[in-house]
Amino acid sequence: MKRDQSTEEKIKAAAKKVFMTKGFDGCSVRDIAKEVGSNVALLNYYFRSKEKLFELIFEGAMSDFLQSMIAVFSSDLTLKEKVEQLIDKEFSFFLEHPELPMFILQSLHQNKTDAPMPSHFLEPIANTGIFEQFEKAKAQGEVRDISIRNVTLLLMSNVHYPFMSKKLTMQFHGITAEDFDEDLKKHKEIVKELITNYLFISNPKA
Amino acid sequence: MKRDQSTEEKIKAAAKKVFMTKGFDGCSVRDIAKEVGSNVALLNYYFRSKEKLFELIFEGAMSDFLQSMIAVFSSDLTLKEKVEQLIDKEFSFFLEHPELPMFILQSLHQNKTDAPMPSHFLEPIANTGIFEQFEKAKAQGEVRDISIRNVTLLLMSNVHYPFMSKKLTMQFHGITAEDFDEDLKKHKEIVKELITNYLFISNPKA
DNA sequence: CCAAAATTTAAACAATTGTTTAATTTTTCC
DNA sequence: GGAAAAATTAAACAATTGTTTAAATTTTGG
Repeated sequence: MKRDQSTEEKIKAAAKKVFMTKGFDGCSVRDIAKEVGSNVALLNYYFRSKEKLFELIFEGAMSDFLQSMIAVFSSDLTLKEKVEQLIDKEFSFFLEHPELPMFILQSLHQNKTDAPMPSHFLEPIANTGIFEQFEKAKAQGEVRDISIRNVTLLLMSNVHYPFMSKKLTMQFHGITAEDFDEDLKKHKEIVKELITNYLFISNPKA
Repeated sequence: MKRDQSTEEKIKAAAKKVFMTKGFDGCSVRDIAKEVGSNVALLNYYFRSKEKLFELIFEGAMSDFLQSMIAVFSSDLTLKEKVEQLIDKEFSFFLEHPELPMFILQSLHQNKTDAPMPSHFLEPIANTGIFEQFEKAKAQGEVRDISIRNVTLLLMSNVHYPFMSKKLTMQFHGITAEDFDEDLKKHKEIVKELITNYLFISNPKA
């Protein structure tokens, strides 16, 4: 019989916190149990194993990671507006979840998850029609001749990397975390202008 | 008395390979010993501990990581030429060491090294006079009004991230490693044009 | 050639790992 | 209220962790 749901949720929250900051290999199940204020047997009682628990956390993180895109893409804005909104929304989102890009890329890099990205993550994005909108804009000369894959890489580079590079950048320039956060704000506007200037042709043919 | 140097070097090479791909937490000293074809006691005989060995590998990696900049900066090219050359050189370099950006950022992110970046890494860069060259170009209206820190972040984002995102991008677009490597080549040219277009003002005042 | 030094090895160390067992407590529900 | 179910705990499990010890081997230098 079902009981207070909060224990399972508390474990998930603790696991998310610990996995996100230390990584799968960087923590023990006892670290997570301590964060919960309980013991290790309870973790396996609810989630069977460290790996299973991680899979769960990772899938949730990946979902969050891609979620912010979908809302923007499925609106009925122009392509340029969508790009600008995407950059805005992603920066806002990652300001609240700054560890997410590193967690996702690191976990994938070290094959901490074997499964390919489930289609339920990707289909919603494809279903927004964003790819068709882009191809159309390209055909009409509004947008530079560039593949959607390269556009994606451009956007991800400029949106994800700043949040992954905090420690490196702070050390590199000898600045504080506060300095860096200031830079980040400015950087959002720079990236917006940088990318829209590049992608969108100012005087379209048609 | 000194003897065949190759053992120490073989251990370092093996450690570099294993640490780079699996990370500090993701491997055991026995993984490294197996890669060497020896046993764990030998590792500690030469390097005292896993941590000490890692510090050594990390410092070497950081040195490589920053090295490619210095050669370009200390040449006597124009700023625009330097930026273009930097992007070219970094892409070439990371094509041969694609795991390096992830290794550096990941290690810093998880505080696998406590020491701040030693000045012998940073001083050579400052000594090239690149910062002064940039400020001068800015004052003369050749370059957009943007801080050097934001420029650095732009460059690093667009040069490092592509190599860190291979797995994510492959899964996201459902493409092969060969497809991705093709994209990378195209991406280098895109990044070059993207950044120079943005930074350098086409019709300088002076 | 041979002792001393340096290198390499196998084995053991205590601590920590993920997981399981079995007992105990708490909740559920008639 | 009390038996059944669910939740929680402490303890133990074997395996793996980083490190050390001590013995064996190889190299060095007179």
